[in-house]
Amino acid sequence: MAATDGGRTVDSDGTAGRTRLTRQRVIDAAVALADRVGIEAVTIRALAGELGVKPMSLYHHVPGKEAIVDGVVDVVFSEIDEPPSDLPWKDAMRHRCHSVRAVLRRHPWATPYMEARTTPGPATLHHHDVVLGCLRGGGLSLALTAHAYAVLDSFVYGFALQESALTFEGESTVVGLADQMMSAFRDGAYEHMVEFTTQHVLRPGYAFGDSFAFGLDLLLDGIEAAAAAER
Amino acid sequence: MAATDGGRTVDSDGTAGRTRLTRQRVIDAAVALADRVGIEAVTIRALAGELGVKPMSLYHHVPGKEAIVDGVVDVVFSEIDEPPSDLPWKDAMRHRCHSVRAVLRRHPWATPYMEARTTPGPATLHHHDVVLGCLRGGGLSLALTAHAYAVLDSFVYGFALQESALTFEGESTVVGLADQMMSAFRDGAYEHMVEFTTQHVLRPGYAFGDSFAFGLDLLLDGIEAAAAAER
DNA sequence: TCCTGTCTCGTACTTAGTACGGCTGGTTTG
DNA sequence: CAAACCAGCCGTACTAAGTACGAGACAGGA
Repeated sequence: MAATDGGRTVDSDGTAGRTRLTRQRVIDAAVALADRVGIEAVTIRALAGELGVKPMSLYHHVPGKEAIVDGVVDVVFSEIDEPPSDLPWKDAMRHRCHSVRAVLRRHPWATPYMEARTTPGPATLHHHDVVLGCLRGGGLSLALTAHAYAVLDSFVYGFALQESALTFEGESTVVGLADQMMSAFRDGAYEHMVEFTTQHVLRPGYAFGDSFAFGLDLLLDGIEAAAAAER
Repeated sequence: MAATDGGRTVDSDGTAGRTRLTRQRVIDAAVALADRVGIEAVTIRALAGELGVKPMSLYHHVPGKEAIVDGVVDVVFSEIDEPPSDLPWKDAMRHRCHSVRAVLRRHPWATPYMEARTTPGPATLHHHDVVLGCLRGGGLSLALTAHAYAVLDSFVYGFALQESALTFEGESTVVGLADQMMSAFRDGAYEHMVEFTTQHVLRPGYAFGDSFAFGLDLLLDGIEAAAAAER
């Protein structure tokens, strides 16, 4: 990226002055801004300010805010590692699923949008194509490929969603919950939550994220068994 | 619910005239409105109109829109069947997971909010408590209970999220995707997606939802095996 | 009857997305 | 080389939405 100072740069191609706006520059700025201030604070005005430009200028490069979100999601998809083609399908898929989770930890605000968009970009389509190729190349039938992909992505995105909820609030979530539970404690209500929280969650060594590998391997093992059974 | 005509009713208790607004009436109206017009069309003004009242009146019963969403999520949670206490934990959890999915198919707009809220209501807390009790009652350790709950909910919500994306667009999603793929087809790009779509997804008999039971049973079997191993 | 608390509403401020049309500086063309 | 053109940028302003503030209405109790 050219050195930027509120949109005023000296470009590598020698043209001094205001950097030209492009669709990609708008999208990239949106990603950076979302990482910094959260997705709900990414407004057209804030984005324009970030780019050293007035709000309406953005509309010459993107048709509207929806398109920006679509572009942002595609950027996030592009950051996900493809399943390595030199590994067996199971290891390759494990790698790509861990990569999805890593990317979504970097961009927690993106999680709810990943599966909800109806207009996938090129990086998204490419990624899906490679994943399908990985499963098919591993010898899975079309039917089992469909099951495997649906099931793995459900798990990965669902897990990431829960993790983002924890990330956004951090401490306060746990504390807030503890408050509510304690106020109900005298009634003997929520006894299992109390036990669970005090005896496990709040103990050192507990980490929600540890369940990711556990669940992922459960699914991969199950899919592998199903693949073996269909031969 | 008392017979309502834009907020003017003859109550069962005999008081004629405008039905008093209550927090619960606001929340219930929000759920009904969301079911009808989608969550993004649930505005304070629309909700007030629905209740035969002016916008600002709502603020005497709820502190703001966030609280309405919190309440709505709690209503949705209350519709989920608890794991039946007379079944073994595995069957009980299967039942409650299928129930979650059924509820979220009824309220697809709710899916992204279920795990993202940071201020759970009483129905939400109660539900979590019962689920934890089911797993603990089945003899799972605290550590395995944590894994099991995290993993099952990740899968269930992730799956529901994908299903809502399909629900909202229905046909057009598939068609739109097909368009994009076909335009790239001449380049030989997206070959696996093309195969997958034409040879499987568009064939009669394919249903995305079928993968739900597949994945759920994979996870339940895996958890059961882990439970057996820790004895 | 009057007082007080509760509910409702009218008005208006703020933030956000974006339609419309004008300005400008670089590029093309006769 | 000048005139015409045009892409990109911006000023203005409209609409939708959340909500702060304080006044009116009405019921129940003193």
